[in-house]
Amino acid sequence: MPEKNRTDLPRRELTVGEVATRSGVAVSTLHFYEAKGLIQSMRSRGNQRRYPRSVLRRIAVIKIAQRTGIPLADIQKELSALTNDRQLLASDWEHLSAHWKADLNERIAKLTALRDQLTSCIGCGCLSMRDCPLRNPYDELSEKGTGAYLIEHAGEEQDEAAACIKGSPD
Amino acid sequence: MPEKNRTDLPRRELTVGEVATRSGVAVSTLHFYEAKGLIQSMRSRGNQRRYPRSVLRRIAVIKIAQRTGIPLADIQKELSALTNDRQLLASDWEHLSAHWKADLNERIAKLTALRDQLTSCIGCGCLSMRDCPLRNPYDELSEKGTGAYLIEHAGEEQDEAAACIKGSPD
DNA sequence: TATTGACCTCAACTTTAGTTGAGGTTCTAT
DNA sequence: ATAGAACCTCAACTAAAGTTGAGGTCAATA
Repeated sequence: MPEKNRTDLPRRELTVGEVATRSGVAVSTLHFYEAKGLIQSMRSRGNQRRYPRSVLRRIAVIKIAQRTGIPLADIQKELSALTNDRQLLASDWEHLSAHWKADLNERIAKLTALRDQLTSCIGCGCLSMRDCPLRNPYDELSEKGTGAYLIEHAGEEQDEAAACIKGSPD
Repeated sequence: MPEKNRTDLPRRELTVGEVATRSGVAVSTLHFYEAKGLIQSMRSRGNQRRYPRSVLRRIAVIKIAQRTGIPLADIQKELSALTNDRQLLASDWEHLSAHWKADLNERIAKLTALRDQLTSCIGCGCLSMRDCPLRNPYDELSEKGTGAYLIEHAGEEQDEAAACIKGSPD
């Protein structure tokens, strides 16, 4: 097994494979993150990636941010201030995590509001464009995801999509 | 303006453009939904799409489901039982919305748990693979998104990514 | 030293949810 | 009858977050 005990000094730099198994992300993902500027590497004479151990924490932070729903591009922006293999300090973490927590709270609030609307609309089902709180969400624009921008923001042209299900069938 | 008053019978079938403005989705999206089997259309002699008004409710339901985070493919599956232009009944809506609400609740619960972990970890920042609740989430596999399956589920190989930020710098 | 696992780059492919455009047809009001 | 808006199909493109594969190099161990 060529993998174990490669000049086993206590704290060497890590190879990409070591980082992969230790952080739980694929090697290809590490390449990808590097291409996106989320992590950096030094190179050995033979052009192989070498990482300081601090990269493990950086990856941990990236994965947590991702779990909260932050896109990689945004994570990159926030992390880019913390250049290169600079150790992430407690203050960095505090700053980032507080920010992401606020973000997460917002997302939770939105989903909760939606859930509550859903609850009150289950028994109704009118889905009226004019009257149903499930339609015409106030945050329609802010909730947009990939490529989901309003094309023909028809606004007032939108009519009552359907009368109440229990009422006049459409 | 050729668009207004085209043989303005009270409840004709709708053209794709009419459906677009009335439902607030782009014509191209309607084509796309049709290709994906989410909606159907009849055709005029000249091969143009014609929709029963009930399609408006169907689209409303699709958009609500999307807001809760259900992928289109899943929406399609659930909607496919409700064939063609069959009117969505109150019972259908009740069934679907209850299901989606449960789904939404689950997502909210997950995010809330994450938020709470984040809260308790902001002051700590250890991010220890062994000890930090933010690492090794129990639902790691269930939370997977596009292509995010565990490649080398390294389990016990994963080591302590980093000691506590406040403690020994890595 | 030779083998072999680990590594390298670069390009192409995947999925989701659509959008954009080219080239051509239909509809309907004038 | 005709202009022009609206419609048609099909292919290609976008974005995010990666994965996969081909073809070639490095490095550590037997």
